[in-house]
Amino acid sequence: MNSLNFNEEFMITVPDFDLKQSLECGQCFRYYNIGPNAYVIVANKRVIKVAHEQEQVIFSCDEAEFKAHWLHYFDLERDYGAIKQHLSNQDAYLKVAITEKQGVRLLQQDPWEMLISFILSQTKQIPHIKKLIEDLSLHYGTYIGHYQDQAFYAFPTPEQMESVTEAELRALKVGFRATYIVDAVQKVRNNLIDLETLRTLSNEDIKKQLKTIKGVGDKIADCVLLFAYSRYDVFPADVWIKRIIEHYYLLENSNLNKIQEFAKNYFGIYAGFAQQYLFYYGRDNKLGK
DNA sequence: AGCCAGGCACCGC
DNA sequence: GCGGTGCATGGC
Repeated sequence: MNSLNFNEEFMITVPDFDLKQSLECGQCFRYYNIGPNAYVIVANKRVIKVAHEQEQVIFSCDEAEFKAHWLHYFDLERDYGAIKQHLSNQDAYLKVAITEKQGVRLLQQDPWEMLISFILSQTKQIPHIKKLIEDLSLHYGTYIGHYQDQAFYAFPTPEQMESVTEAELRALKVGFRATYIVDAVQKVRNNLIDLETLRTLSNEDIKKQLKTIKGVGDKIADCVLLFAYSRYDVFPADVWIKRIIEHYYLLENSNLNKIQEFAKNYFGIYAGFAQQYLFYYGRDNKLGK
């Protein structure tokens, strides 16, 4: 048993950043609230404790580790003030969402973890998605350490999931998503899809490849593009976004294709940021329900 | 109890 | 191409 003590501290002041909002806006799943504005986070095969007190963000690591891993993960070097200004000028609805969710940053996450996590996400609610990802990590991932009697495991790599069977996955209660996960593992392990090569391709080419995986359609592919490949002009369109866009912008009965088209034209190169502000705000306020 | 959840595949037209 | 339906499971 490896006890994590989180004794190190590195503090930083960051504008336009809120820890709770960035974790709970729905883009990531492996966070644990351990107190007011304090979380344990599993990412990059590491576990870290982060707390946000007034203006200070406190990371339980030294400066070198912060700069090597977490600065990038939390996207802390980007000028969100400029992005928010641009989007706020566009319309009043978005401005309200941005004002309430002013501290959201788009995390730089791992493509494989995003792919599997969002395959699991279909017709599930966030608490249950989190649990499925936990169970996958527990069964197939590498043990990292304990903190307060809880064991933390890294998200399993494609190699670690190589021999996973549909029956095993169904025993973990992933349901009909089991065949999708097996297909994703096989395509990545057989090099039919190389997730690192995808980084260098166009949005369209990445999507085309991701959608060859069973159970991956436009929405899940777009989540991987936005949350793992930093494609900020992409606008994942799910049931919440559909409700919000119909409520605010289109009024008429719509469909997901029309919403994609509208978002691309209307929000432009910052569509992905707009999506997160609107999604989080809309879900939090049960807009359109 | 029955409906719905960060979708998608499959089917009919 | 477009809309309808089934899919596992859990929460309300």
